[in-house]
Amino acid sequence: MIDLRVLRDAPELAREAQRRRGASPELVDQILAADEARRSAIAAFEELRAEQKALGKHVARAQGEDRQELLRRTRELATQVKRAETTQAAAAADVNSVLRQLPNLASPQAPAGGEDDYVVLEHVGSPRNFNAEGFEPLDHVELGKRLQAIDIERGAKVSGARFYYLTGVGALLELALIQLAIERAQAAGFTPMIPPALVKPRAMEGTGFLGQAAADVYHLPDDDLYLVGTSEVPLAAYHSDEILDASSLPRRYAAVSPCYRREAGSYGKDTRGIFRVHWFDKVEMFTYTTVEESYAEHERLLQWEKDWLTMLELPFRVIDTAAGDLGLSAVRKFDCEAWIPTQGKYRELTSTSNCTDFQARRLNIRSRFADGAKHVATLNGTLMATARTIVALLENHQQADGTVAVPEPLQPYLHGRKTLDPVE
RNA sequence: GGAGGUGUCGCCUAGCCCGGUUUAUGGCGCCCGCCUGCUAAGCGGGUUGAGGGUAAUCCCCUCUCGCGGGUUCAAAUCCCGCCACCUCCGCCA
Repeated sequence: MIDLRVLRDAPELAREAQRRRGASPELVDQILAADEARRSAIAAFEELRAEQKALGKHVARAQGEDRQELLRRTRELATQVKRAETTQAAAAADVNSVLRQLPNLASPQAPAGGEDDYVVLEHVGSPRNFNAEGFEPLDHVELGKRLQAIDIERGAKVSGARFYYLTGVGALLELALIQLAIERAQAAGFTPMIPPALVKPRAMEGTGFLGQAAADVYHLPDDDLYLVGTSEVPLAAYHSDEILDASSLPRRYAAVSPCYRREAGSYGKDTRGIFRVHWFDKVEMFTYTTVEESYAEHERLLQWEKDWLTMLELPFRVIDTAAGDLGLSAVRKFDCEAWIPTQGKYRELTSTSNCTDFQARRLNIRSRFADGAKHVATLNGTLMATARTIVALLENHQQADGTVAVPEPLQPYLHGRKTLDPVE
């Protein structure tokens, strides 16, 4: 949610941000008109209410005929006050409903345009040349079968398309990755968390996932609960309606949680394997800080993501996502895309967004500073999303003899195993 | 799932039975000042948040006692619904 005062003071800034996203600048003017109506409704109500309160005090003291006369006046006033209050509440709800549709103001640094208008910031490492090594790389589905690490057929049998079982060494690999990721995060100052994966509408709405992304969210109508697509949701809502001690900022949390995504609208895409699935587990970084500090924190989150992929010896590139591809809450987003040999492409493994005070405004999260209470900034970043990380690891580290090399930092978490071996 | 209890401005707390001088009391903490060899103590003042009038850190007004309704001229206070927590019972990994 954007500060109404910002919109009033600099509407052109907001219109421009909308254009960069390829979204409607007229929405800004709709909001301003609704705000105008709201303010005049408030003024009308408050004037009547003040009069009512003043007369009410006289009633308390008045006697006899004076009292009867006053009561006649106040009774009439009461119906007027009630009506004005209803009008005012409706006007406020109007503003709220249009204001909530407005996404965060895309950063001027974010490239304008849509999904394909990203800017590549850098490459780290380089893809292996399997030809030169004299063998054809297998994809993760085949590797997963040979290692008996991934069972896709039975995933589909039990739960349907885009589900899978991690089995044997595959299950151990996920646990090892989670363990390593959490330890790295803790070393970087993050508090480890295991949050609930089911949340109330407020948390979903507050993080911006019930807007354009609503179709991708699982909902349990009997209980009016949502399955989270990322632990960003319970981590952001964690401090909702709180005033955080300024000296406690930045607060950094790293959560491990399952993530559920309907993948609506991605029907033909990535149907093979476990690259795009309805459920996966993830270690997510989340920071509460000041808006001023958020830009530097965003760079730090990106750096931790890069360090992680580098540690796993995965070749990757970093892109600066275009404004039109930002989530509702974000002003800027960086993705780390790892090289997937059998796809011959870089694919998103991690993503970090700066939401400035957009989510904090919706979730009412503030901090007290010298110049008063202000909304904090929230940022999120993937540290490790299991399914995709496993895809990248298997494919990039496979060897001619059919084994998969385990990156050294991960070995202690796999009982010292240096390779994952095919099961005969 | 059932019964009972609790929910007040950072924390604790008074007020609720019996609606109106409540501008929600007091303490702790915090901030400013005074006093003071230093520290502590003491003294005085300030301290919920949001919104509107305003360009405004002055001032005025409205809202805010878990949330939402209702009754009333008037609701922290009375009534209804909901939520959370606590105690007990039931069920359960």
